[in-house]
Amino acid sequence: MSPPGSPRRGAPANPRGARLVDIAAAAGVHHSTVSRVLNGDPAQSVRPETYERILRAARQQGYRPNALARALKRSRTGAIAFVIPLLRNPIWVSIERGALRRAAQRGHFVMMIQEPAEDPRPPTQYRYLIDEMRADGLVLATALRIADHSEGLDVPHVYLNRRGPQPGNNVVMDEPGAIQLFIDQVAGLGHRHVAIVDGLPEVDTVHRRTLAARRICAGRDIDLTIQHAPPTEEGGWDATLRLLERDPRPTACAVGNLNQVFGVLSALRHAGVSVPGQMSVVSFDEDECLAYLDVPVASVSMPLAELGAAAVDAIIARVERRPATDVLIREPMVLVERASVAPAPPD
Amino acid sequence: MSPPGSPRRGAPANPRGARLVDIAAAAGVHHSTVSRVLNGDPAQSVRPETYERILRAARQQGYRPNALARALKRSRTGAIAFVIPLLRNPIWVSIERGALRRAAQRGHFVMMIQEPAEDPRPPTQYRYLIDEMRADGLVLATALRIADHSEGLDVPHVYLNRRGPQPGNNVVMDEPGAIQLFIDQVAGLGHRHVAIVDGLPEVDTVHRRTLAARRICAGRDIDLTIQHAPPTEEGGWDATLRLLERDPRPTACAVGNLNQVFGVLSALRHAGVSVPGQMSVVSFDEDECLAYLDVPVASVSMPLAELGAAAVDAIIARVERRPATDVLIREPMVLVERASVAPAPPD
DNA sequence: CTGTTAGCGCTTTCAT
DNA sequence: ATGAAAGCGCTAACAG
Repeated sequence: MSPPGSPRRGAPANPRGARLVDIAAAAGVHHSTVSRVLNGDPAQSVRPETYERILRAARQQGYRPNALARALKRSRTGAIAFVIPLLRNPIWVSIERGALRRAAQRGHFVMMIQEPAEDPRPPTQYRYLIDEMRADGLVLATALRIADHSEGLDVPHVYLNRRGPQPGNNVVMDEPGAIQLFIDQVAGLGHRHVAIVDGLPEVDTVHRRTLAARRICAGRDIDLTIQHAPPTEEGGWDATLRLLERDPRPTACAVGNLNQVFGVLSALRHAGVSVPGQMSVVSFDEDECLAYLDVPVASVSMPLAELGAAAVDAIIARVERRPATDVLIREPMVLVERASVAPAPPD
Repeated sequence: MSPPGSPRRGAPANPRGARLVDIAAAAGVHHSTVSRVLNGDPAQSVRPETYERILRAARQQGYRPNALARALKRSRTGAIAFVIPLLRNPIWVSIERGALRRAAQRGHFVMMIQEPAEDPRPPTQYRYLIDEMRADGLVLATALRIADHSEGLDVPHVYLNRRGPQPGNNVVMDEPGAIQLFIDQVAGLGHRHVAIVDGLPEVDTVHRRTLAARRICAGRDIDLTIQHAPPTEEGGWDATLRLLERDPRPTACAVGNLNQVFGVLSALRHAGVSVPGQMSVVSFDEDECLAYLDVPVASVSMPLAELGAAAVDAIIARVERRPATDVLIREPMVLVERASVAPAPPD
């Protein structure tokens, strides 16, 4: 009846797409039968002919199940909500890419809930997504410091790249390993006075990195300076100025964040400190732009896509009430060598 | 009954939060009454005492309406889906920020659907979000060229920062104005050979910019070179190398994209072309990092937050079946002056 | 002023 | 092998 070339027009005029009853009518069966067939009910026994008729009708009408109605019935939405800070930092792109791939493989729908930097909220503020049944579980990478929300969350959730108040819901990378990689490299090049410019100490990744750095340097008799600052260009600039006042002055510096890297380089340039001659620089965020800078900047490249994928696996496990366990991403990190690292200058 | 300090425990053991009937039971009324009260039904006339009891019960149980059930009944989800390319380019951060603010003001829920760059889809592929009733409307900023999907979409949607096949659903900025700003400035500084490095010509913003540039330069007797390349560091590098082969060589260059800026600067440096001595450079994406580069790079700062907000207004209008009209963002653009721009060198 | 009722589109148990 | 019926949690028209 419907003109060819207008695939969705066969259905009765529903503002939204065709419903189960529409395709049931078209196939001349009850809608519950259609449901069984379309969901591949294993206990089904349908006459092949009926089966065909149903499938054909569904395809022809471009049927898509109403996710709302299904979720209401099943009390499961099939959606997971990622709560992610809205930042310029490109690491989130890699994390999200990994998460989206994995979620698609596992038949889950991902919605990103971006948190504006000017309005950070404690993780508990996001349980409304579960209460309103917009999602089955939460992947939390909110900006707010863990200390601010130690109350615990009684909905399915995992923390991404940070640790929550209780163990079992945390998916993190091997930050100590990353620090180790950095220190091994510069120590091997003879550096004895080493610095880290990083974000605020309340941020869990920062906390773990600096803790590890202190431990490693203490065991190796390396003089370590740590400067915390906001994760922005300006923060990097300020931290660097403070760094340069130290005596003896560090000769190698790791930077926790791509935005800070720009500030660090700029401050060094203005202070007349040459890179890598007087200061080696390594970024903890890898990004293509680093290779194109004035002095190309080395980095520690972390398994970010794996992190995102693992968070998806973990939250699905939580939603399905499988036992809670922390996850440490074991994929290898890579030191991306570029011109910003050189042997320590002679004293 | 419930111990103090466990606010959500008063409700009967629902895995999800309290339902309307739960708070109806607590208040000793019918759940439809609760619905009316909580939704502030204007035609209501409820005894103040009952009113109070209901509100108290709802607050105490931390009631949140089940968005699914509500949406199913109202055939409206209150959600809008933003389909946004998953890129490192920070302009999306500003756009999303503006969109989120406006949506919150207007009581709408925003979900970001990120499109991985390696898997671009035509806009029509996203109508499933409407069919499945996950959202009421689509804000589309997909990567794919318009030509690939000229079929038209019969669900509520607007295109963000690009134009779709039909008029009426497009929310865009004044790209010709941005180009004008650039050309006015460099022409005023005596530049007669001007270049643009930009993304691929199929991208609508690029198309509009280059068209405007050609028109303006023709009218002013300015020699214009346009180089298209992928919106990456490498793309910027390649385009610049091609640019430098031109004779006479351009002395001012606009760059369409922050990632390309890094490639452009790097290529100029390697070719021994000084900035701004031999080449003035202006970015069409403003970002804080530009101020911290080797040579700080000037930019045209666009009203991105306004763009995001306007898209929210437009899609809500579409969802409410108000007439479709294209939107051109009229907020002023600003030329952010930095050291990368200087008078044209003498011939 | 408040309760009853029907139904949004779907899944699932129970009949037949 | 398939249909009937109940119900997920909510809203809205209609009673009373």
